[in-house]
Amino acid sequence: MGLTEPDPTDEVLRALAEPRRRTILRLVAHDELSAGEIAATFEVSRTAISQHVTVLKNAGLLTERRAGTRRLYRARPEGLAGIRAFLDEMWAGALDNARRLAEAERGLSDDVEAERTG
Amino acid sequence: MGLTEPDPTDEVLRALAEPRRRTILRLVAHDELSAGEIAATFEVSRTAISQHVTVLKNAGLLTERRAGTRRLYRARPEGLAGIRAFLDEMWAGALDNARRLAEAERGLSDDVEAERTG
DNA sequence: GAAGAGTGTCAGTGCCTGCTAACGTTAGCG
DNA sequence: CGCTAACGTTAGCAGGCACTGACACTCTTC
Repeated sequence: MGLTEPDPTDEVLRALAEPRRRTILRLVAHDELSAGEIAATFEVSRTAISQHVTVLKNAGLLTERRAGTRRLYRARPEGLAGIRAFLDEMWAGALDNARRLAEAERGLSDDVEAERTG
Repeated sequence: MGLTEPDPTDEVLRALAEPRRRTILRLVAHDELSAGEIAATFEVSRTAISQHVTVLKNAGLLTERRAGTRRLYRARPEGLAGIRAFLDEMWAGALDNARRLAEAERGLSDDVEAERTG
């Protein structure tokens, strides 16, 4: 059990950091496509695309379905839930920060006013 | 101007792909901190943290404010807007895909049988 | 079972990236 | 001006990642 526990959020974000992988995700979000159809979209070799697909699959962003000799891939929206939570947390934190700034400004204007009226 | 136009979404996602950078973002989302305070949180050198901060700043995820010799950093929630749009697009596409699947399931018996009996 | 189509996997290579150490820069103090 | 504090910046190095080419695997068809 000495395996380094992989952070799901980290794996998803690293998977999304690659432009080609995002393109693949867009492709299979709209339609279910085979590995060959996906690879035909790009100029790089099918090997590279296969590796990208593997990364996306390991990140939980893709679902594989075998049909004959072909393998069909489809986007998996649940895989993005963690990222969404992260973004919401960040946004809430930043808003909280903005609120603090607003309060600080109010307290600051008091001081300023004390100076001005004093 | 032969500069390669940098895709904002790509830059932001690559910035978020680093665990330490996400930690930094969490820190400055809750409080405004100086470079030294941020660096003190980590075990690595301040140089590394400074570089991470530069990446976050270039991605538009951070705001710098100079106060004396110190530089205070704060999260910038607007920088995440692009990512949110991307996620929403992905999610909508995947839901559209799910709808197609539901429709397909209704009239699908042929394909399923071909697959199962194959 | 042999052949062919459709894909995944492995080894190797070049680039990119995160890290450290040394140096340069700016602001405050005497 | 000389000195210190708080940073950013640069050069150099080690590890990781994306890519290619060759090989292996799995179904289908004959």
